[in-house]
Amino acid sequence: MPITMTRSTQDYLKRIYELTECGLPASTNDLARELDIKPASVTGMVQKLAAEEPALVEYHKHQGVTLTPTGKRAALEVIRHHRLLETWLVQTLGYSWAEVHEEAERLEHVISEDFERRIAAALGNPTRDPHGELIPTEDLNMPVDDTTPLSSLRPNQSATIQRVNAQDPNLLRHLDSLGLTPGIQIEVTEYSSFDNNLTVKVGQKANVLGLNITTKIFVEIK
Amino acid sequence: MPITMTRSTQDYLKRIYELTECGLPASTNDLARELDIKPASVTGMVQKLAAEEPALVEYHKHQGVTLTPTGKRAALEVIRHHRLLETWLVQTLGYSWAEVHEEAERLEHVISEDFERRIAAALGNPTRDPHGELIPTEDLNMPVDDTTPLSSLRPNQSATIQRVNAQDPNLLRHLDSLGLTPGIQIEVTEYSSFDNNLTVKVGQKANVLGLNITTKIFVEIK
DNA sequence: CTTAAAATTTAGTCTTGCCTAAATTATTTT
DNA sequence: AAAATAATTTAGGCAAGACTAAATTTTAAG
Ligand SMILES: [Mn+2]
Ligand SMILES: [Mn+2]
Ligand SMILES: [Mn+2]
Ligand SMILES: [Mn+2]
Repeated sequence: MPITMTRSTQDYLKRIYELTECGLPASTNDLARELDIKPASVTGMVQKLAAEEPALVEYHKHQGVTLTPTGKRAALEVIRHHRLLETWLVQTLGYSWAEVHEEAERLEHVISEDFERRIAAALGNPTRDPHGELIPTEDLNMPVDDTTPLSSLRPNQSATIQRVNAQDPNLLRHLDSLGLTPGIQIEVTEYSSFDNNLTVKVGQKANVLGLNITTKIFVEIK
Repeated sequence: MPITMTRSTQDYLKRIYELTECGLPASTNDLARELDIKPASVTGMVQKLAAEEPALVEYHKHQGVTLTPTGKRAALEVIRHHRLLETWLVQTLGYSWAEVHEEAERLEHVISEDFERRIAAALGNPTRDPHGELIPTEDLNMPVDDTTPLSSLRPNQSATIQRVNAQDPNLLRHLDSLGLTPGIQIEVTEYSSFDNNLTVKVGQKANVLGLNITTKIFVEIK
């Protein structure tokens, strides 16, 4: 019984990986929302992934789902494809960081391991994608991430933007226009405990950012 | 009723295009062989393509199938993707002409029109792929091909290789090793009417080529 | 502790695209 | 022209993956 790695399977495993990064199992509903598939269908698929030999996920009714080591490796394979592709589309075809996600989302399932190696080599084995997200290594390990959400900073703290965990093109274009991109230095000057807004200085300009933005930007504190 | 353009649909249309280039309808069996799908299944799919609104193919029981203008445009779209991708994989990632076909076969179905435009521009809007095959134009017209099969040449005729109509990696590697690639000058020195072998001089070397090879190489007679 | 709300699962369908086996039609041979 | 062979179509099924509606379980409220 070789494992059937369909597009669908790959998307499930990728989303489960992302949802379980926090350490908790992924719930049926969350998974359904992320995949844009009805919860009832997700239950069915998750049961199948758990019944696979070897199992790709561990599943306990009403308790959510986690990846087995096999499932995790498969997820990291797809994530590596995705992030290498994004990097490559930006570097060689002039895509903007707002546009790459959608294209990579389709390509990630069809490229060969040879293709993966070729673009990785052509790019000089990059460690981060255009959004600053870490790229799983060739032997499928995810480097440790030691960044902090911008939302947890307080006035007088300075930091460097490391990564932006967002795919929405509109949000990404907005951040681009504010200069909030990986590598940029920022300083927090104000904090409002009522709405959790942060005032963030980028170069000369100061911007007031809500939680919707500050929880998606991860920084290294200086 | 918008047309459903699945991978499967695209592969059928592409093969039908290729099989009907000679002017005759494509038979169920030929299509089944090319697609590696059982004839019974092909009949079913062809009936569906004909019932689509607007129809993608014209189909008459036991008489084979041809493309409608709509189906032809869809086929040329896929073929343009395929050939641009091949060109691009060879030029930017160092693929050999023997390796590109398989990768392009999967990518052709998932790239966006934006991606198509970007690689076409990056390559300088090429007119031929690595095998010398003509690339359909952006407005989906196939340039006219005025080449002659090498098999029809006779002793003392000289020609330039224009294109090689083959996907088999082993054959392509073989031709590569003989120096039989697009742009190369050749001269026919001998012909055997018994086995239809041609002796073809490439530079200093002479090679005796059978019909299996000479019908797949297309040349421009000098 | 009981009830209402929310989350999840089960049961039953549907579509796509393929397959096998059997029936039919077309083409060759004799 | 009949028989044999080849090509094609029909009929019936199956697996993947999705959906809706109904049942169940868990969680939150009162
Ligand atoms: Mn995907
Ligand atoms: Mn990314
Ligand atoms: Mn294909
Ligand atoms: Mn080609």
